[in-house]
Amino acid sequence: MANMSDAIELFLHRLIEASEDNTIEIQRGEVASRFSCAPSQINYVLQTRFVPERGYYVESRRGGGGYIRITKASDSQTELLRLALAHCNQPMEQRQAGHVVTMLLKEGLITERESRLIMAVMDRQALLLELPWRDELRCHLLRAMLGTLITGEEDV
Amino acid sequence: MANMSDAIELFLHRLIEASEDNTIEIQRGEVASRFSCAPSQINYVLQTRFVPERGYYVESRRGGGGYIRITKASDSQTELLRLALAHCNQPMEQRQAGHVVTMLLKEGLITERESRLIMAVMDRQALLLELPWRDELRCHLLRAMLGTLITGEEDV
DNA sequence: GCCTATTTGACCTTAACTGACCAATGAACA
DNA sequence: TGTTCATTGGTCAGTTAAGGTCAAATAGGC
Repeated sequence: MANMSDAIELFLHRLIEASEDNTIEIQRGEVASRFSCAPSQINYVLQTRFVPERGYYVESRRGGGGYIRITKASDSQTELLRLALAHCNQPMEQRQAGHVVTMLLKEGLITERESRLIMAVMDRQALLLELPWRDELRCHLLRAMLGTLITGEEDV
Repeated sequence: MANMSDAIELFLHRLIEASEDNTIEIQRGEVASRFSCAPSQINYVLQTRFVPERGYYVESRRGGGGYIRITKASDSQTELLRLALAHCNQPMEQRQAGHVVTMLLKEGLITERESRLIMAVMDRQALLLELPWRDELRCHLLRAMLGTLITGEEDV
């Protein structure tokens, strides 16, 4: 194993592999001490490996009883969303965002309601900001939303 | 159950669920001793979970025969959406937005996926802006999204 | 040697929990 | 009729227990 990050990635992958529902909950400090590394190292691994583009969704909670939850999406639903995410890597106009959302809707990856929810936020009126910040925020928000969708249920 | 607060919340939810009229009366000290915690812990749970944004109303009375009464607003869906919009009248913190979304989810007005979609946009990271503009934008976007949900429903 | 990925540690934010002290209520009693 | 006092619940500051962020240092590959 070349480096620690790869080892931690492998460790987490195996945990997910062994889980019932492709979801695990870990304690950052616990994993860090298992690998004798700084806790922030765990964040680094999560940020570089367990990203939406690869089909992962990460949630966390601070404070007493805090945790980090990692969910892996099934391959079938991931591919198009990955493409969409890859496509949304720079400031976007409302029209471009609309194209992406329409595609996802037609492919059955999102519902009509979900598409309306997304487009409500893509609207130039709703975003309040002026150009060019508006297009940047739009891209940012769309990425955030697509990221959460990547691990949705099958019942879309 | 990771932490005590979640356990107490669950306990109270079940009590309310089992009640006739969505109202329960508890003794603070009694619940505290049941969970072997400080009485003020009960207040903490009430203040962080049973908030108006989530459709709960708490009254209490001190002295002999004192009590804490928790009432859950379980009106029509229209009423709950009205409640939600009423809470989105001014700049909102992420936590407040979270309360509203949690309520809508628990009441079945939105799906799990939709709640994640909304919360992705409520996230302080996603919004890019600094305070106080961030809280203003958050409110604006939440209103926009709730708005599309309302106009999209035939029975609202 | 340069560039990128990795690793670390100092400092920050949030959530949970506790205990000391405060405030209200009502019943016993002078 | 006050007055006292046990019985509740309320408040708040402080502590503990997580996870987050960021920049500097280091290591590895080309």
